[in-house]
Amino acid sequence: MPRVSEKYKEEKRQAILDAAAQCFAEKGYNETTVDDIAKASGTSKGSIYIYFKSKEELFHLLNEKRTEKYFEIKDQLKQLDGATKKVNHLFQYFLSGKTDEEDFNQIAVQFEFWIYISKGDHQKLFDERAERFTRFLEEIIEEGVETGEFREDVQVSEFSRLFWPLLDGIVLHLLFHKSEESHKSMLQLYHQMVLRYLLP
Amino acid sequence: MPRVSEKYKEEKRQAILDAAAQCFAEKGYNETTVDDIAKASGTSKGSIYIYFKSKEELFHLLNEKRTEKYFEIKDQLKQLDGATKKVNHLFQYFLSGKTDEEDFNQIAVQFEFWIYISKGDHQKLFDERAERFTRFLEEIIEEGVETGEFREDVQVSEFSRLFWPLLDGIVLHLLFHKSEESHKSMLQLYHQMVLRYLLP
Amino acid sequence: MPRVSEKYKEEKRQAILDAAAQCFAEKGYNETTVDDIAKASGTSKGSIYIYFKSKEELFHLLNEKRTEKYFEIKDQLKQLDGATKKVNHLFQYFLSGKTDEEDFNQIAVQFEFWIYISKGDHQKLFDERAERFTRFLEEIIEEGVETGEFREDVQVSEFSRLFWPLLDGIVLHLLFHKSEESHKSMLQLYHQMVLRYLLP
Amino acid sequence: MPRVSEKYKEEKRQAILDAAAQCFAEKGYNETTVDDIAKASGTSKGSIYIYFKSKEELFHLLNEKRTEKYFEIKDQLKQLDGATKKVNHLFQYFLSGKTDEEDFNQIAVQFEFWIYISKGDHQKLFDERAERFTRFLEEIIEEGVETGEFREDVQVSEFSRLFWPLLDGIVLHLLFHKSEESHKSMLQLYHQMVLRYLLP
DNA sequence: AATGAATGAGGTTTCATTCAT
DNA sequence: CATGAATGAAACCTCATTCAT
Repeated sequence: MPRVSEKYKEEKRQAILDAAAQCFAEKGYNETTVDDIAKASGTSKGSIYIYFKSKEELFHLLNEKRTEKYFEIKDQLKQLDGATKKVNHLFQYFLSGKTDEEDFNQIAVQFEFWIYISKGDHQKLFDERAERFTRFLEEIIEEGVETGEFREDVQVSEFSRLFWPLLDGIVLHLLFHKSEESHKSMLQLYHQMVLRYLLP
Repeated sequence: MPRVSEKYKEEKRQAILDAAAQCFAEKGYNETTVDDIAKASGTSKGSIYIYFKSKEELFHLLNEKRTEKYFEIKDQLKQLDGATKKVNHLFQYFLSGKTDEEDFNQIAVQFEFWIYISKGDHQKLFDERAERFTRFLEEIIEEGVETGEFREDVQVSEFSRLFWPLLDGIVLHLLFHKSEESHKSMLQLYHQMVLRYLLP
Repeated sequence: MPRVSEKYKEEKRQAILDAAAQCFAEKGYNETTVDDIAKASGTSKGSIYIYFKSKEELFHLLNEKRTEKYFEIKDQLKQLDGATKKVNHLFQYFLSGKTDEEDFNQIAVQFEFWIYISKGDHQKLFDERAERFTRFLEEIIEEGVETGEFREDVQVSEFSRLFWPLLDGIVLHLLFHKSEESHKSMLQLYHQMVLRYLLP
Repeated sequence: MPRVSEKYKEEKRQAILDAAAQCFAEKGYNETTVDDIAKASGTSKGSIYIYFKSKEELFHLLNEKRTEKYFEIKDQLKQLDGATKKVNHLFQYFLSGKTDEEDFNQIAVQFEFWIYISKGDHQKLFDERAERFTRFLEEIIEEGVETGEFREDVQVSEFSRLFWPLLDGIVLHLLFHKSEESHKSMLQLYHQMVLRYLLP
């Protein structure tokens, strides 16, 4: 089907990506064959290689997408005033969103991807991502300290850096135990701990 | 009458396990071949199948070992009196221990294993492990609340359940960023947050 | 009534052939993909199949073209009188011509083609070609013997048959070593050997 | 069949090499699949990769073997005295030997190999081989000139360099036309031309 | 006539496991 | 018990050809 519209191509690309995410989440990266992805996306093996360079590229792209998704919230936060409100909204966001299957798949794929590339020298990739997330939070915490909403002795930088790994721990737990309920309860308690650390 | 002594066999088993841990940590489970393990352990591919059923069994056993190691500390804690002291000692333990390479390898392997078995119905495995860890901490927190060391409104059960995933998050971070220093700094701040949550 | 002129079509055909020759020469027949040819000729994969039946057909046609080119010289020789002069002119032709890249490419493709079809029953193709070349030279040598320019004991038929393989050997050498200088020096010495064999 | 004797392994290696030569000669390098070689040698595809790194390595090794074979004659020549005798013996050798199928296969494979590697920068490989062959002949021709057997004006170096390409041309012809008779007749005439060039 | 996405057979290579020695 | 050659299924990826647009 040549001379096909840009839209068609974009849809096909997306269909393959979705299928890949699904497969990776279900069977893991290594256990997933390109044939699996082809079948799941309703195309042929060959077509996948028209749209993507390799199975690994699919893995990479899926991870990038996931990371970008995290930053969607940044814009929402800008409109709020008050650091506490922002932190609260952040947790609200975490608590509300994770219901759909697709999101769940993305988490699984993301962690597997990290483990996957933790071998080999992809240090930079990790560090950049961490830095981005840290700065994102730092702005909020700094604001809170300056306005006096938060305690003066908050270790702004250290805390901003710690925040995300702790969150990752909770998400990892979700991946393993697959209990939505337990996950939300954990987020709430984590929220409480964070506030108790920040608020005077 | 066996040709070789029990002791010899046990040592060989251990050598293979160690080699497997090393290889898995370095290259990942999938990238590691049985040949790699054979070479690293100084035996032959065939011998590995005398001592172990499959490559996957090695993976399973390695993970169990790692879990056991965590509970070594339990005995140490019993001798201390005071819940705060125990919590402090726990963090002391985390801060002191993780220096050797072998330990580091085990962490890498463990996370990969979890991701690996998060597909398929190994729910029970995870849940049992979580339960065990939770109970371990619950005893300490409960004690603290009862003696009045900790605040009355501490959510004992929820906190005990949350504690480990958060710790896992920090360890996962270590796996990716490989900075001992950053790791320790995170542990210290986490320690502080925990105390601020628990102490009146 | 055709949509495009004959001339346009002929030019397009030629462009594809040229591109194919270029690609085959650079990467070899097997390593060249139809996509390569499409890109090099500035058309699409699909178009190539409008003008040619298959990738293999391009290979065949290219070889035929090369053979034809060899016979261009025949007309030039007719105008000369004296067998020695003709032989000398032949060598002059070889010595002068092979400078352009395209010619070089054609040689490479030609040899690869021969090897390629030396499997399978294309005996006839070879034999016909050889016969044609042999006869071409035979006429000259015969003339020389008859006029007394050449020795009487020259084995006309055998020599005419041998002449071309020897020349092929030199050209093959050029293909491998790619030294224009060495190639010319060889041609000159071969010329000398030929004359010493033919002249009294 | 482990702990297998060195002899067994050597035989197996050789069997695979022979099978590969056979297949390459029959169908060409590209048309030959590893499965073909496996079947022809009576093993499995996997086994081939125990003994050889890749299909291409088989190709390389086969070519090296062929080159070595050429130099077997060197020792025979040493025992003869007189440059003319040596040259004659050389041609005797060419005329006598090429009867068996295996030899024929080797020729086919060798030419295909050369074409194959003429793309890519394997210049050195060619040059080294040419140098070796040239020097081999140079010694003989030099001797002849010094003893006065050969003409004084023989261009020793140029001739020695030219000799082999011309021979290659004849062998190439054999590959295409597969006529033993025609091949021998060509060798004889070439012999004559060589002598007429060398002898006073 | 022109395009280039689609196809799927087929290529090379890897590797967990077995088993004869 | 120890070995490592043998196996063959299966993985990823390529590409000549077709055909809907």
